[in-house]
Amino acid sequence: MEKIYKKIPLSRLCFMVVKPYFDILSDKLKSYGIEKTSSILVVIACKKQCTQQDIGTLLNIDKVTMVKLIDLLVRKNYIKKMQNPKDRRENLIVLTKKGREVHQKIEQDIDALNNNSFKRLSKKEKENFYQAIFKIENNLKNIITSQKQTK
Amino acid sequence: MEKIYKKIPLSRLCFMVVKPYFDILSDKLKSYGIEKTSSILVVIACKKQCTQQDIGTLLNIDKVTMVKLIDLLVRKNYIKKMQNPKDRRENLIVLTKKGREVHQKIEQDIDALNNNSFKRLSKKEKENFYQAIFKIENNLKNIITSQKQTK
DNA sequence: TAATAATAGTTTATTTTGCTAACTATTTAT
DNA sequence: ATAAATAGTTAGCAAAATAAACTATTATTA
Repeated sequence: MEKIYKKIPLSRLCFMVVKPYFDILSDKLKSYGIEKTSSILVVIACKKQCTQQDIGTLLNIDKVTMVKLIDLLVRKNYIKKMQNPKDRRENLIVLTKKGREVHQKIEQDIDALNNNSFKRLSKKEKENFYQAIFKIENNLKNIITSQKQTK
Repeated sequence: MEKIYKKIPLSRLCFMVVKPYFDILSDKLKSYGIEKTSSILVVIACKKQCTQQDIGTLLNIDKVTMVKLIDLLVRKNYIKKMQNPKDRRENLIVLTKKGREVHQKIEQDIDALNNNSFKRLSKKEKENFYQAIFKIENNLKNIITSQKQTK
């Protein structure tokens, strides 16, 4: 069984974590209406102040999609956009009071589900997993970069 | 930076591997027209004989989607469907000659990209990563199962 | 054994996404 | 001063996921 998994694309293997995790989390968060945007809310909360581009770069979300997701959060009154006076092309995204409250709650939900996902993994194994993801992500970025250069 | 990643949903984190990997592989495989179906082809090749349901269960793909993907591979003349005489509801899926040839080639492409993805990871780290994925996948399945029971 | 459940696969339709291209406004580079 | 680049936006299309209803067949059970 596991031998098959080593032969299939890594994308498909990882997707087998992505899909069920997303379904479970969506169910937990549906009362907030932020199934698709919880990651964005977390980033905004962590960074205090950031542009749509910053978030998109960090989460690997293109700017067109970002507009829609940000608008959704604005409509929910969880965030607000403020033009950056130092570069008026940019919107600085900040949490509203309501946004901070919701973030507190969903952070706990996410943390709980992350912990449940890592059940039966030691601290070391968990750490190794994260490091592996970062390294793989980086290797793939390098491949894409080198492909663009040859074109 | 990495601290943020531990706060965002694991689904989003893993998706940051899924997306670039899929893009790179799609580019490699586009001449075969099997960007979306390479995993299925690998499973069929590994299992020799299997039903659409078997493949769907293994790869976590629902049966409606399976019909479309299988049809695509049939149209490409990479596989054929044969009614199982022992249970005539089932289609046994087998590779055609052309399918076997294509599988040989894409298996190499996938293997090469997998290896490139694991660059700078030791054998042990790579093994740990796979085990982690399996465990996480299993934990999530258990959560979904227990949720269904309470409903 | 007749009626009922369940299963494998299919079709259709609806909704949701993801991407592309073209655009404004603004800033940076030459 | 002009051109190029960047942040964000809009519109529209094509691909995708999802759900519901269906056929054919097999398994269950009363």
